[in-house]
Amino acid sequence: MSYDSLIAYINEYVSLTEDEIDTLKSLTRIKNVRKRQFVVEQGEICRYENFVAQGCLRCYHLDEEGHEHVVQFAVENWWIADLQSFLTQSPANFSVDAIEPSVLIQFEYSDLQELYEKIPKLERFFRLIIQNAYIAAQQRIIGSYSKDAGKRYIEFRNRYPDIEKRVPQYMVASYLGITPEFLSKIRRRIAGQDT
Amino acid sequence: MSYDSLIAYINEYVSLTEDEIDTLKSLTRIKNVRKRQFVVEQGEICRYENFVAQGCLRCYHLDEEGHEHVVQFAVENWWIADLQSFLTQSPANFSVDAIEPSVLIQFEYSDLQELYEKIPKLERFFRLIIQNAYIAAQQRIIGSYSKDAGKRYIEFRNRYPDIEKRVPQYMVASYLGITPEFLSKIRRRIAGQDT
DNA sequence: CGCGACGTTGATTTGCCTCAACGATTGTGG
DNA sequence: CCACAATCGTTGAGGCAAATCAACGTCGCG
Repeated sequence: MSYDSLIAYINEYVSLTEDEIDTLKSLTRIKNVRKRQFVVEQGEICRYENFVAQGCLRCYHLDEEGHEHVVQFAVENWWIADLQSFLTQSPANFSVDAIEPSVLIQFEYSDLQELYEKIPKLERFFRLIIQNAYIAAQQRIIGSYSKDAGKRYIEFRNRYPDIEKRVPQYMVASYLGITPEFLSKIRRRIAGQDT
Repeated sequence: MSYDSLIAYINEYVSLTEDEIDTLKSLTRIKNVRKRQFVVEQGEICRYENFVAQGCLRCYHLDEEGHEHVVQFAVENWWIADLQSFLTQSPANFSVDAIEPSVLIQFEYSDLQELYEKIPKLERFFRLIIQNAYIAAQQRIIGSYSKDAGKRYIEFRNRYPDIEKRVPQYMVASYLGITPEFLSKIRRRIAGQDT
């Protein structure tokens, strides 16, 4: 069932006993969301850290001028939340919503603290998860400053071929930090001479 | 001495016994670096996570065209390293060097693992450190996509007034993702009408 | 003193945005 | 099941933010 992928995922980092798996299950829950449904809403408190068992979601920021800026996509085996909001239990700067109908495994804040006590290994596990998220964020910063839109698009394509097919183009544009119109022009240019 | 600020800093998150402090000292070291000296060099493996006891440093990436992109500054009580390289012990994507003569407390990778074993609390501590770094990185991504250079500069100024005075202007420009010439023009514009 | 590093200024160019219009596709209610 | 609206991608004209290039002033320092 839905927990299988999470267990397998965790086992890549730390190994869990049967008892620990039971504890884990008892302190998390499965959540189904439909397309376009909010998982986190900007301005509200982010209650859960979410593991994607199935589906596709996005995390984005709505700025003062009403423009959306996608900061992250997530498909199977990724995590998604507004970490700042979740960790500090303060209002979120980002919204998270589903691009496809999705299945999530949710960790509530207080239950996660309890999990840390009962299964200290998870402390390490989540440190590793956050490390990876941090590293990815650093890469994005560099990319956004040192490469033009065309290069960023090609890189995105190569790195997330699976994601590009699952999300509308205007969200990819938003992720790349450009307008949909301009992405369209980039695509034309690339198609004209391949790759 | 130099450890005082580190101990005080750690104690804000988790409290250490005298014994633990001794262990900590025995598994880290103090390093003095002079102005312009490398702490991490792009292409090499980042051997240490560094706590800044005194001084000012920068972390930057050198792209294929030879342009520098500053991703982070660090002054007293900040951490600086190429985390990706440090954590995976693989070649660094960034260089770190000193803008002022500085005093660092260095954590070597294998010693840090030993510290985790001897003082499990530190596992939590470093998780929190990385969380904060991650959150800051997220904010930078948003800013870089949703604000123009003038706004980013004013924000930088307000957030790090202490840092702006300690680093040359062209590095601030690099941090903001613009050319030194353009930053100069922004400054003129702002000076003309204050704020 | 003279050189090199740093900041400034102006002229020109360019990457990307805005706005507006138009197909294609999807979906929804009658 | 069709009609109409809404959503999404494309295309072109024009505009602006920021880059590039080149020249010059200033300051600290060997």
